[in-house]
Amino acid sequence: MRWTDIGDEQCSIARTLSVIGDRWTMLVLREAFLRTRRFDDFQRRTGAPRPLLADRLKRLVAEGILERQPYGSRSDRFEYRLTEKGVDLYPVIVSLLTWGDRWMPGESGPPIELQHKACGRSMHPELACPECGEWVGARDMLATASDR
Amino acid sequence: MRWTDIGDEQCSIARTLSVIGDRWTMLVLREAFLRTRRFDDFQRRTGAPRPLLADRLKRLVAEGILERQPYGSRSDRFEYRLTEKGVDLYPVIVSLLTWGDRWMPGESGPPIELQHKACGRSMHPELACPECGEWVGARDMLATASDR
DNA sequence: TCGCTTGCGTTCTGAAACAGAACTCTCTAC
DNA sequence: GTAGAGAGTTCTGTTTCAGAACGCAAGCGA
Repeated sequence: MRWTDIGDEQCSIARTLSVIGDRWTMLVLREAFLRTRRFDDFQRRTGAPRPLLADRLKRLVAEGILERQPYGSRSDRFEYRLTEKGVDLYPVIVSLLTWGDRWMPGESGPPIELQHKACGRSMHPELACPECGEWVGARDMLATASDR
Repeated sequence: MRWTDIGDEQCSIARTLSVIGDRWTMLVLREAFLRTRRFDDFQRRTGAPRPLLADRLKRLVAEGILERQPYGSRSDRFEYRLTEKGVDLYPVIVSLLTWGDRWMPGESGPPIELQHKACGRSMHPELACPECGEWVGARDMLATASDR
């Protein structure tokens, strides 16, 4: 069984995890959202072993989450940028951050701060219903799996 | 280096991943939100090997994300339920589901459906700013890491 | 009473993935 | 011509994993 073969393939959560459900991949995405773009910067900031980083970047590019683009004047230098598909992973990363800040706070306060450009406030985004606009938590929702 | 030692410990995202950043753990949480409570049901529905499932449940209990409670008349039967800390992981699981439904749709439509109890509509929750109420995406936010 | 089943794990073994250091290769700058 | 930066690849011992088998206690039916 491969690393990326997880669960039943029927579930969107399992399919998502088959692409990004790895500790280093998640940290790479964190860095991508913090505007890191180059191999060595990803390596230094995530602490991932170089062979694993190379593999994870390759996978993310293959999945269309990152784009590998030449930069500068040399033909053998590339940078990695989030695609639209990648940018759309924002809620996943933010949710991890929010939960960590709440339940596993570090000693010196949160090292990543989020500010809403429109209103200028620092905050953690929360989930709301796009239909009626109300805030929603787990208890406000009814989840139904079709296979049981 | 241990499985749960990831990154620098300085980052809330890394700390969160050190607890739940594992493919099987995430699937266990998915099931917990779908009201699965017993060992064999977790095993059957996630497909996780039994030894790994035992280990992951143990960790989640140790971290206070699940509670292990006796049920029925026998003293050696336990069920696993989300604590408040566990319930608060809802945005993480929902975000994975939402992204998967959008970018990696299955053939027969989404097998997990979310319905908002209050308004009755089926939808995927989205992120909004708790201060001003506006919807937010990655581009509406400014993320600053204090260490760079 | 004797087997059968259910539920919840643990043990065991070969296979896969990982960690960390070292190495390669190509340009550029001095 | 040599030093250094950038982007990976190779190599090797360690850890984790997958999957099947086993253990064990209680209830159940004949």
